[in-house]
Amino acid sequence: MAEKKSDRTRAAILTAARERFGADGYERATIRAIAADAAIDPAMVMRYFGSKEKLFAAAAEIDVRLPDFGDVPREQVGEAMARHLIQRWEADDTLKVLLRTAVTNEVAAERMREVFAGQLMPLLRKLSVDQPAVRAGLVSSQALGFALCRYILEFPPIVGLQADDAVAWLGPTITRYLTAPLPNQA
Amino acid sequence: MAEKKSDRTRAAILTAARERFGADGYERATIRAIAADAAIDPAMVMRYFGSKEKLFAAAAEIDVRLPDFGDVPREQVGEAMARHLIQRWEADDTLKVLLRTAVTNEVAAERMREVFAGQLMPLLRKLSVDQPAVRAGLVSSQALGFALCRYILEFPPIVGLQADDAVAWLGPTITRYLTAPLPNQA
DNA sequence: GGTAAAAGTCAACAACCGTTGGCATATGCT
DNA sequence: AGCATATGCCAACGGTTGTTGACTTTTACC
Repeated sequence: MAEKKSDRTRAAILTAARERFGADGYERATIRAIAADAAIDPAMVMRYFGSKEKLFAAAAEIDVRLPDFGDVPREQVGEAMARHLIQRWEADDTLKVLLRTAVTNEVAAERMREVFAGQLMPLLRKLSVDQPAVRAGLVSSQALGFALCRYILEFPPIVGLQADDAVAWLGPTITRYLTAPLPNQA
Repeated sequence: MAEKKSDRTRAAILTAARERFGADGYERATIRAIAADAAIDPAMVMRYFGSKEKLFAAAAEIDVRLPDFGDVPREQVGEAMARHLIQRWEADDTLKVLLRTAVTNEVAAERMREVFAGQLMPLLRKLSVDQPAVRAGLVSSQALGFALCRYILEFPPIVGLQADDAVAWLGPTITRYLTAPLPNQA
């Protein structure tokens, strides 16, 4: 019996939590509402996760799962990265949860910075570009800005963009951030 | 007596509100805290602005004040726009208020879309580019993403960027979004 | 100076929140 | 079967929030 009863409710709580956190943000997503979605008692959420903060931490556990793009030609890394990120954003709600919350919650913002420093920067190092920190920051700024406009603020022209067109627009931008010479010396 | 007493307290409330909304977001910024900052009674905030929602609407009144860039050569519009936006973001807290709130508050998100449709798109129309909607959306995605990383999430490499370097990085991206041919036909 | 209106103060309300402890029920093991 | 334990429900607590109404003080005008 690999799947205990408690595992299923635990998973149900997590699913409901991700939906609520993703739709409403940290403050407006109430434990009571999450529990109602999962069809259990609010007290159960506390028993399983200890506190709202810890529940959020569990719901925002995230792995961007960036491939290492080792076999992609240098000039197409931007496109590949853009395509991967769009797929990743649309696969589940986790990234939406994190972005929605990071804007008003310092813990979530720190988590976001960890993802940045722990997953994107190492990749750029492997691609052996110079100044990986600044370049990773610029790539993030475009990737997060696009996600913000498309999935959170829902600007109509960006929402309406086909995934392929989005990749065609964002790819060269990212590639330039990865390869262009620095604007000036230090 | 051009300056009545009530005008001063009204202004004090607005200033405190912008600070709190900008720092904490809509939900966590309490009327009591705003009133305390303005050194008045919470009930006064209600008398002056009616409700928390209306207070926010007043605090988020915004004009991006984009010049029309009529005399700027086509290839430098991106730089000029980037420079203007950075200055605008650092001039006061209004944009921070709006972005922090728009992520979790539908009213604020709609306001953001209004700024986009009412101030940025008309400018692109004047510059007579084709497909102004998509291009304006892309410019927004980069501009907002950069602001997000620099002023809200505070990614260290982006925070550390000199304004001039930021302009040098963002300018060409924006210019490309304004001038590059569309990736494909409709 | 007296008076009506504006500006400000105070206390309280109703609602909602996260969280807790006690109690019932179901489960799984021997 | 019998019992220990895990799982679940219920009611309530303490605290915070937006908001309101009555009351007092200051201001501005004749």
